[in-house]
Order: sequence, then structure tokens, then C-alpha cells
Amino acid sequence: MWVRRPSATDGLGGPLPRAFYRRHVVRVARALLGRLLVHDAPEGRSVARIVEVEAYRGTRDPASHAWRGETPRTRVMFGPPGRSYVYFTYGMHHCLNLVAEPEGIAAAVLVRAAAPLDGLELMRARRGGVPPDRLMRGPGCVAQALGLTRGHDGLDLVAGPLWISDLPPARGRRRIGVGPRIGIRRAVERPWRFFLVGHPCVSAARTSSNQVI
DNA sequence: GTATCGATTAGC
DNA sequence: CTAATCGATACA
Repeated sequence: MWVRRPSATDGLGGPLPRAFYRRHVVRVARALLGRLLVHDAPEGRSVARIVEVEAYRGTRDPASHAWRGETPRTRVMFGPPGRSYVYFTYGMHHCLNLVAEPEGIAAAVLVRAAAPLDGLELMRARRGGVPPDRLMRGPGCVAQALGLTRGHDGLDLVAGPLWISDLPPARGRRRIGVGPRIGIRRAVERPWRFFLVGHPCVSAARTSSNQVI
């Protein structure tokens, strides 16, 4: 069992409780915006603010990996909430999801973009000489910057090396943009992508066509 | 067994 | 716009 190492400069609070994730995936996705994503890797800690997410749910939405039912790859999506779902795609990229909703309901939130806050050197070593705002812009970049691979699939987000802080996101003066998911051919055009409006680390794709609420 | 496509990215 | 690159999936 992994034990998170405390540190003197640790002002991050603790991991969100499992109940946070045991809700409708869209509600979880919105609640994740602005929160701190932490990876305590053997090489060191990385911290980033989540600025863009997408929700995936159920076995009927053809955009969801789980739409054909439970398979070895999607099993974790059907499992208990508060775990990671990391998949490999296009033969070269990994993507990080956070599993939501009660066990038995396949649902997860894809982390599409984040703003690096700590562990910048570590991220630069993993990503190469990329400007800070581009380190975690795009789901593949998020996973790469954090050093996540399929070995990080199914991790417990409540008591593990990968977790979301329970510190509340800044409430004041933040707008949440809403739009359809990106990169989906058989799109189900529903407002399942959420992002912090105007944040430099949000992926630019189709932003102009999205509503702002 | 073969064929196709992908919750993507970097580069031209 | 396309190449990269391989696991999951569909089908013979």
C-alpha cells in the first residue's frame, strides 16, 4: 500500500474522498475544474491545475470506450469510483481519466489540459523543451508530463501516488466554457467538454464555437 | 489470420 | 494537411 509522503512545503491538503467521484460524471467533471492534480512519482512530485476535462458515460454512447460493454481495457471504467483509467492510443500516446459514478456504471473524466504548478523541471525532462503553457495542453501531453503509462491504470486516487487535492478551486471570477467533445468522429453532440475560459493552457481546438456559461 | 481505426500529436 | 505507430476490434 502506497503511503503519500508528507513534506514540509506541503500546502496541498489531502486527496478528495471517494464520495466526490461517486456522482454523475458531468457533475464530477465540472467539480474537477480548477483542482490540483498531483503525481508523487519516484523521481519527485508534480502538481498541476486542471483546466479542461471531458466526460464519458455509459454503454450506449459510441464515443465512450465502454459502449460495447466491459472488456479487459474498460473494466476499470465499470469499477468503483476514484480510480485512474489510463489508456494507450494511436500507438504512442497515453491519456488519463478519473473514474466516476457508482460501481457498475461505466463513467470517467478525461483530463484534457492542465496548468503546471510544481515539478516543472521533471515535466520538462519528460516532455522536452516545450514552453510551460504547452507542457500539459492536450490529453497526451498531460499524461506525458506526469510520466503516466498503462502501469498507472487502475490506481486508487484516494490513497495512492496519483491524487486530486481537496483544496477548493478558486471560486471568484471564473467562467466555465462548455462544448462538445473533441476528437470524436461518431460524436454525440452534447455539452460534455468543460474548460476554464481564457486560460492559456486550454487546448485551442474549437474553443470559439463553444458556449460560455 | 488480415484490415481498419483510434477520447493524439508534431511538423510541414 | 499528414505521418507516426500499435493495441483493440471486426471479420474471413
